[in-house]
Order: sequence, then C-alpha cells, then structure tokens
Amino acid sequence: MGLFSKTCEYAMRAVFYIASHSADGSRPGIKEIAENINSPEHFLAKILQKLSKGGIISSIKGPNGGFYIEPNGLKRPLADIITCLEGDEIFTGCGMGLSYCSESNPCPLHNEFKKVRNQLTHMLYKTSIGEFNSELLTGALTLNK
Amino acid sequence: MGLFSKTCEYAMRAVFYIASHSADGSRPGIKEIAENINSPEHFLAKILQKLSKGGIISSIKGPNGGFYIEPNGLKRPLADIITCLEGDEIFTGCGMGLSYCSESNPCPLHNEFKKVRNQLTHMLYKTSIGEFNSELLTGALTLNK
DNA sequence: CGAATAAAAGACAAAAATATCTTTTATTCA
DNA sequence: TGAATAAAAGATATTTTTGTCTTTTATTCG
Ligand code: FES
Ligand code: FES
Repeated sequence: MGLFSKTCEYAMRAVFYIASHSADGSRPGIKEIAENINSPEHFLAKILQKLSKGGIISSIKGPNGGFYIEPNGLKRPLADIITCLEGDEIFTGCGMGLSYCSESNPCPLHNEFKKVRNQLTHMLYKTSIGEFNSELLTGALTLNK
Repeated sequence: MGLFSKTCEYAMRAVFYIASHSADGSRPGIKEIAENINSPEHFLAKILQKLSKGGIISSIKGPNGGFYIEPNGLKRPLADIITCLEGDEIFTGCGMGLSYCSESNPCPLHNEFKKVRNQLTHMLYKTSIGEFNSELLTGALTLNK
C-alpha cells in the first residue's frame, strides 16, 4: 500500500516525463513514455486519455504525433493530476475513514492528521509540473525502477 | 482514495474502541464493535483475527468473551496496527512508486515527499493506542459516521 | 454432560483496481 | 488517394480489496 494509487504514481511519472520533453517541442508517444517510466503501456494510455480530457496534457494523433504540455501547463501544480484522476478525497477526507472530516465532531486522529494532510496538499500545490525539467533531462532525477 | 486502506481505517477505529473499553476490564464482541465503528461485521472479524495473531489485541472465546487490550498494549503506537496489517511500505516507500526510495537516485518528489512521509510516520509512532480513551468514553471524539 | 455463546477459520461473492488486447478515428505524407 | 502512424476508444482479463455467509473450535454455565 503506497500513499498514492498506481494510477496516480504512473500519472505523475508520465507527466514529468512529458513535461521534460515538451520544452524543446518534441512529442513522445505512449510507447516511449511507458518504457521510460516503467509502466504498463495500455494502462498508461487510459490514464493519459483522462489527463488529456482534463486538459492537463495535450495530444496529437498520427505520424509525428504524441503527447505534450503547453508552456502554460508546465506551471500548473502537481495536485491537478491527482484531482483530475481521483478527485480531492486525499486532500479533504478523514484519516480514519469517517464520512466527512469535521472540526466539531472529530475522530481521534483529526488534529494530527490534519497537519499531515495539509503538508501533503501543500507539497502537491506548490510543486509545478515543469519544475524538474532540467534535472530530469540531465539525469539527476529518475522516473523509472 | 483515502490515505489509508479500508482495512487500516476499520482497524484503527476498532482498536481505539476496544482500547477505550479495556480500561474497565470489559470485553466488547465483534458485533458491538462493528456497530459502534460502523464497519462490516465479518470483514472486521478478519482484521481483528490478524491483529490478534500479531499480538496487538487479545481475545477470549465463549460466553462473556470478546476482545480486549492488555494495559501494556495501550502504550503501543498506532503504527504497529498498520505494520501488522500491511507492512511498512507506507513508512518507507517512494511516493511516485519507484521500487525503492533512494537518496542517491531519487525521484523528483523525493525531498518533499520524505518530509510528508516522516510526519505521517512520526504521528503514527507518537500516538498510542490508549491515548484517547477518556475522550472516547465521554463522547468528545467519535469513531463512526 | 449438553446447550448456549462467541471467536476462529474457511469458503465464496462482489466490487474496484490494474493490466492486456483489439478496433476505430484522426493525421501525415508519399 | 492510399498506406502508415499514433492516439482514442472499446472489450475483456486478472488481481486485489472489500464484503458476506457457513462451519468449526473453544469456553462458560446450568
Ligand atoms: S475527522 Fe478524522 S481526520 Fe478530521
Ligand atoms: S525516491 Fe521517490 S520518494 Fe524517495
């Protein structure tokens, strides 16, 4: 059990990969992306379709087609990926699974859990999709294995 | 997608419930626990069996039987519940799903994710199972809905 | 002992997440 | 125009998680 679902893990890796290759106007295809982030190709395709519909990434069909991200898109927060794929439960939900997280009728973990959740939220909102482009291109940061 | 699995959510709620009723030596049964934490009875039974084998909780069969926690057990950290049920991946795993989290070959989120993960870990280790007993008994804290 | 109780254990079912394969649609380019 | 390319879409399969039901085992107590 990781903190994020496989869907979100693959999505974040793929988006970082696409972002780092969008700087120079190139458009990696599904196969290339899947290989470089070590994910199942067709499963990733579904995820990218959803991200594309959600406006996080863009795509072009046919020869020389592939996925890319608009310059403005590179500024969007990582959180948008999670929200697009699975909603905002992870940002707002009760840590112990109560149907809603409440100040007035809290679960035992509420006060401390809130801090963890806020830090996670903060991390995902302050990190932008294009933030690691140069480190990814130089290989200082990794997306597979 | 919550931060924890249903299994862990139910487990934490149940253990808090059992803990708060172990102070006075009473032993709630599966049915009572499931009703009070709002969980599926037989699914919870499986979870409690595992926690029992793991030594987190104790049980007695037959009339007047049920679940309880030893006085010493009340001091154990909440983290033990997670570890017993699903191992320690949530405490050590890579946020983006790489096969292991590494300082020397990190994923883009590593530095920030590490902080979130550490805070979560810290919360689960510093919180003890019996910590909320009185607030739970007075109803200041809630475990259902 | 024998009936009643309650957890343990096992079998099964449903739902969700993950993964794979095939067909269709849009685009390029010779 | 027609062949090739690549994403979109649809269908199906597998695995994991979650949930339910039944049988067994241990214990109590009359
Ligand atoms: S009520 Fe549980 S985290 Fe807020
Ligand atoms: S390498 Fe990804 S969190 Fe450490």
